[in-house]
Amino acid sequence: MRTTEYLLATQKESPAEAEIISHKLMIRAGLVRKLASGLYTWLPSGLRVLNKVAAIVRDEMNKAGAIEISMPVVQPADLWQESGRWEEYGPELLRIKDRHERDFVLGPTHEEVITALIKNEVSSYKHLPLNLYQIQTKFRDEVRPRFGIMRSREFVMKDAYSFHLGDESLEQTYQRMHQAYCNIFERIGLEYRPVIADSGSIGGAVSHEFHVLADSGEDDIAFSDASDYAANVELAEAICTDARPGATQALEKVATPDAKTIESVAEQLKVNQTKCVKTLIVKADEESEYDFVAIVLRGDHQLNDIKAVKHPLVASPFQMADEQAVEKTLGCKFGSIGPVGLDLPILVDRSAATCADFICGANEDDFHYVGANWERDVSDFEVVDLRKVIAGDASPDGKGTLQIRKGIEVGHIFQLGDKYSKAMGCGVLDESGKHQILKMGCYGIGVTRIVAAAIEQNHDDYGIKWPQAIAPFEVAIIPMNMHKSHRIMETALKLYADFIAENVEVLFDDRKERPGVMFNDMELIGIPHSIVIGERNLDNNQVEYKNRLTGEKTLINIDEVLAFVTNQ
RNA sequence: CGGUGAGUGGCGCAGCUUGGUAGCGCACUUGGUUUGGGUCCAAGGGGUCGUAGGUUCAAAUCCUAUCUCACCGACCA
Repeated sequence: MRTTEYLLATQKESPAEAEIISHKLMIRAGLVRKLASGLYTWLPSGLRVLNKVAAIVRDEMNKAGAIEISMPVVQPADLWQESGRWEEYGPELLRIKDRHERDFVLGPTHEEVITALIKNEVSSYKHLPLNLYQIQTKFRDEVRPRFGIMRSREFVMKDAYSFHLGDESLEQTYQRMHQAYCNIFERIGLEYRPVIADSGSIGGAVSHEFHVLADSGEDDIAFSDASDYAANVELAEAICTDARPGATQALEKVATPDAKTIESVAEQLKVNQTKCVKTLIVKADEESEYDFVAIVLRGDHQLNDIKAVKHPLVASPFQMADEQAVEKTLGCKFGSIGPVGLDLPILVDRSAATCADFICGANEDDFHYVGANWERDVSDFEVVDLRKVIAGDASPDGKGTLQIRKGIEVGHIFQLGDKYSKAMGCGVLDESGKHQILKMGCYGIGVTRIVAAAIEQNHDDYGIKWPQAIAPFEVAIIPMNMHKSHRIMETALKLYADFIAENVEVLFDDRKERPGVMFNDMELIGIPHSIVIGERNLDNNQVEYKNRLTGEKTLINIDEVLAFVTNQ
């Protein structure tokens, strides 16, 4: 490809709204352009990358025994009514009407369509298991599209759905997909982690997310420094094996004027925050006889509301209590609440439960207790895992300690069970001629998101540093002053022809531009290899090779260029 | 949905308080200059000032409504 016949579309400045580096670079490098909120046009360079990612995904899916199909973007509403998601899904599901006033949706995912398909097409256990996938555009009407392609409304996703007669078969395919996903991210060349995930509202027992590690990620991932254990922080178990020391102090009420936070309490009493516990009041489940539930955490720990909401006493969805309502019931403000003498169900985090001689609110404004102890001063409470894990915690699998990194979710696999197949009556006849509802798995990869995630993980001050496997071009030819020098033009044209003949994806910068402009553009776009042709080196029958990833520069003989680059 | 802010040429912005010829940088076109890291000089082209209504002799500027977008939060997986 010649730059003069191409839509390079690089820019010096990025739009003001671009927040994260991948968004800025995707605009500047001419990969995408925004059409409207959350909607992007893919320019030639961007599409090349996207297609490469898709090709790797497709290849690994095929190898793992999945079969490609393509389903419609527009889906009839009655399928969604059948599965119950017409009501469940909420405003993220874009609903449209056709000319006959019939309801349709723009597909955010395809469980309904595929389940309806299999229900009609497969009627015998002999045809199972089956794993079908597509790489296709999805639409989710996100509340707040942001970070460019990272969270857009329209995006490309690979979604696979597997069907099984029993859990064992489902488990096998699930493991196979897990491995295929690892292969995909290895091949693309990204630092990633499969993490144990919350299966959320979709239900089902087992679920893993695949995260690309990058500081701009929206999720916190906890992983062991000594084993394969990795989990979303929302889910990572906080274990606490410490035994609680015996009480040595008497309970004593002290004045703590205006101390409304753990920091100020710790400061006023000149103790470490770990000596304090904090008591949070949350709304109780409607079935409960209480309005509120008290949650006690060690002073330096944070509540994990995903864990809390799983407790039967806690209202779902999770809601913090209103301070005025609490003051009315308990007679003091948030900052002075404590478990001692508290007439509410008390859930104590495992770590807080091992505190002795601790400090807590006295349920009286501007007063705290010191020397409080479980059992002796608070008799009725339940110990639960409630806090967010922090770096340095012991790994739940008993090996090593946890580290926390930010991750970008690029894949998610679920064992769905029979949620959709049951709702839609999708089953087959088994060996004994009995109708059986199928088990399903579903496996998603955000293809467009991978492009952004790859940039988040691979860039420098000059621009994108594509992993070789997904770079828009493999090599750039950068001639110096070609339009004034016959020798240079001849060399450039010859190299260009050689690369094309060898099927090397080459971008030949034949613009009448200054060298600096070309260097900057090629580095911005992130082409892994460059060949710089200049008069100086041509005298020795040489050109300069530059590696975008390592920054390495070497002089090589013209005759060896092709072999040199293809060997890299 | 709540809070905050912004809509002026393709991109980034000034002008608005105090109404009076729409401006700057980048990009683009032409000529010259320069040529191993975003040269310099000169001359050009391009804008219903988000939209609608109002006030006024006169509105980018003041008033009202409305739309869109962004950021923070909530929500969502």
